[in-house]
Amino acid sequence: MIRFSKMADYGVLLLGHFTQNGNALVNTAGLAEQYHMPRTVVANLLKEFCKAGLLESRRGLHGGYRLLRAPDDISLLDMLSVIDGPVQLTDCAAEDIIHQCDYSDVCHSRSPMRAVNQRIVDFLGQMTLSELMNDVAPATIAPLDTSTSTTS
Amino acid sequence: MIRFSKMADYGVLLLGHFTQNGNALVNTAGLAEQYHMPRTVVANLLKEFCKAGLLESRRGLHGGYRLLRAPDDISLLDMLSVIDGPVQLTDCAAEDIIHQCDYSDVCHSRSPMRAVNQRIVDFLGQMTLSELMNDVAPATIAPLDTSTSTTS
DNA sequence: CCCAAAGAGGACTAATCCAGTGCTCTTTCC
DNA sequence: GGAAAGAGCACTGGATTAGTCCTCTTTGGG
Repeated sequence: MIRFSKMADYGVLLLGHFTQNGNALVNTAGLAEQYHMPRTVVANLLKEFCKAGLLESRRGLHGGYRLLRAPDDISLLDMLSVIDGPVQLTDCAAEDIIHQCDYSDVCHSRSPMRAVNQRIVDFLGQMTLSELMNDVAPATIAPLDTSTSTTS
Repeated sequence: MIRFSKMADYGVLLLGHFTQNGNALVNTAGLAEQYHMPRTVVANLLKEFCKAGLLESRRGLHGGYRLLRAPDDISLLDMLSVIDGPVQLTDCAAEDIIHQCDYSDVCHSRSPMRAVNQRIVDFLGQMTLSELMNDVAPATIAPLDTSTSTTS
């Protein structure tokens, strides 16, 4: 199964919280409780977002975290990159073009694969945190006809 | 790092080989040698593709595998699904709408996330094996327009 | 008609990765 | 000065993944 990491899920959820919270400082323990996540996990994630410049922190008594950038200036790609690292679906999708994978002599798909990767990166980069919080009734998207092309 | 599995890489490479090989039967040992992959790994992959109806096999002496469907009738999604399973970036992207993740009570991103997932699934479903072997630029992924329901 | 070449199928193992833990240190406010 | 909060590690247990091994079946050729 191709999946974001669980940490990324948590991260999106947590950042989502901050969009609804104005400028108030929010602390780890409270988030952990409200979202029933292990406190240490929340602490680690927020720390990372902080390092990456998505959140700012205030230490000491009554400290906590808050958004450093506007919710529509934070992309899904930003969030994922912090936690799961770069989107690099194959080795040859690496940003440094010099990198050659072990199969470059027999592989004819390098540039199409890079393009596929780039399309997905672009897409994730366009998707903002505000849009992600814009939930609609699940029913509108629900009719997933399982159209996996023409499979068997 | 968000990545396809190594097995998926191998799989694409191997299926790619079949597009250049007309209807001739190709055997495991030859592929393993040509692509310097472990023979057993190649065997496992081809077996899976066969089960999934992308390849057909011929047993016995001078046996081997060949494509069962045309290269432009096999999507990247088809190949990935066989090896890495479904593209399901988050739990809530599962096809069965009933499924509720542990965080559904505090999550406001379910339907946008499902939409993101669907866009990517659609995109991978449009990308064919032939395109992967020819250096053709794939279509872009349309951004989610949250106001209009353009969803598939 | 028997043997070797090929795929089918499954169980197993080793290594890597990831989620989650535990500690100690620093900062800040009261 | 002490308690509440974040910072920064290093560690562990379990799951996942890559790769292996063995036995069975099918098929064609001598």
